Amino acid sequence: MPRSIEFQIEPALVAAIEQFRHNGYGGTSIKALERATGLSSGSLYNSFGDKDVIFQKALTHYNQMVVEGRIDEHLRGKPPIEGLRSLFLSLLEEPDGGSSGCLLTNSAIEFGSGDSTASINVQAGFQMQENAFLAAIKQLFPSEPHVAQNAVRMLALYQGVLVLVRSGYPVLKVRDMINHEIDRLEGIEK
Amino acid sequence: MPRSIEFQIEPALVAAIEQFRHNGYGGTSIKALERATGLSSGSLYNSFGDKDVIFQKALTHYNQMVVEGRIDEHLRGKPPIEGLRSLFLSLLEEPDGGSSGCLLTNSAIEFGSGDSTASINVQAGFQMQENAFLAAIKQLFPSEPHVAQNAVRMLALYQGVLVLVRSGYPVLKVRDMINHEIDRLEGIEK
DNA sequence: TTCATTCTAAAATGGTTGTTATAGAATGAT
DNA sequence: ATCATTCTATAACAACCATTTTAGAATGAA
Repeated sequence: MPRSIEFQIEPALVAAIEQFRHNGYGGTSIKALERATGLSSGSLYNSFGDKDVIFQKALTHYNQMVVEGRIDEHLRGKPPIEGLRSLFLSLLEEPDGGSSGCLLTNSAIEFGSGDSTASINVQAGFQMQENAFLAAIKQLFPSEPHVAQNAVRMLALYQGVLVLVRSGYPVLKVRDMINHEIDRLEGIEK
Repeated sequence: MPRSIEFQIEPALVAAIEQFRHNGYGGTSIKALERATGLSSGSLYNSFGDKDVIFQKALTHYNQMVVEGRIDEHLRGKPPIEGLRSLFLSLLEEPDGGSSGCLLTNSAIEFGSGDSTASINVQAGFQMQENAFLAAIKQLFPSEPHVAQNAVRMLALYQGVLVLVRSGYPVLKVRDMINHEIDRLEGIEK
């Protein structure tokens, strides 16, 4: 029987995600991944694959854990208005104070619309977010005829907030905007 | 007297902008800039400076010509509703069919909120856009108390559209969303 | 022990990077 | 013609890149 694996896959993947989120795919070297994960390049190549594979696994894991997890946390089984509010506001809280932004948004910009594996993952992430907004709006306005357009609008607003946050735009102004936007949504509902 | 400069600065800058827009700063090599501009690296270093300087000049020129130019074209001296509509819709038309996105948006993501010269230029560009939205909203709703929040909302929506376009998200859905959003604005105005 | 496997560390590979230096031809004014 | 300058082309540079290979130590079951 072989020697058993010592390190944990998941923590290494999370560390890789942090690196890619902060420096992008092109800006992250294997050496940086060694430092971030605590693994040697040999282990990285053995248990993940080359840099591309590492990145795709990281992005996929990010979609499942962070993107979908965030939606579940704020929207699943909660009143849609306050769910949407806390969902949008949660984008403003980055634990370390820095602004690494969202790996999904950052990858959308870095890879563009090429036929790469990355853009497929990006489209999947966007689709998850759009579906979540679609469900929330349907629940909020059962008789609204323009559900689709509203969902796309929220998706664009969501991604725009992530761009502003990443760029260092004042969080205070974004927070005010979000609260005002949700208040307006609440007003229409009433 | 020295030999006079043969090439034109501006076309070279425009070619560099196209490169940076499509491949980012990190993804653009000096060799790529030589090909794009038709200049040798010697000429590039002599008349512009190193890669950083080339990029800053490109981004500054992009802010003046494209970002500010687009605002002027659609918003200056025109009815604000249709101005905003054509401004947003103009983001969907990329001449070559590809989707290089916006150099401002792409740079915001690539450089983040560091204290680099790039992020200063990015903030300046965002400020120009926010001011333009501010003016349009003031003109549209002279008695609206939440002008600032509305301007930030439009800025976020604008940047979000640019993310979606860059990622290859269906242009048709974005167009529908924009038209619906402007129609709604028109409804409030009446 | 034996042996397949999993790790680390180091070296080597072949390529690309940004930048500087060099040499030579072209230009334009004195 | 002289001379400073502006171009092109090429070479050199040191640094870094992703990846493969090597060697050696650790592990765990047969």
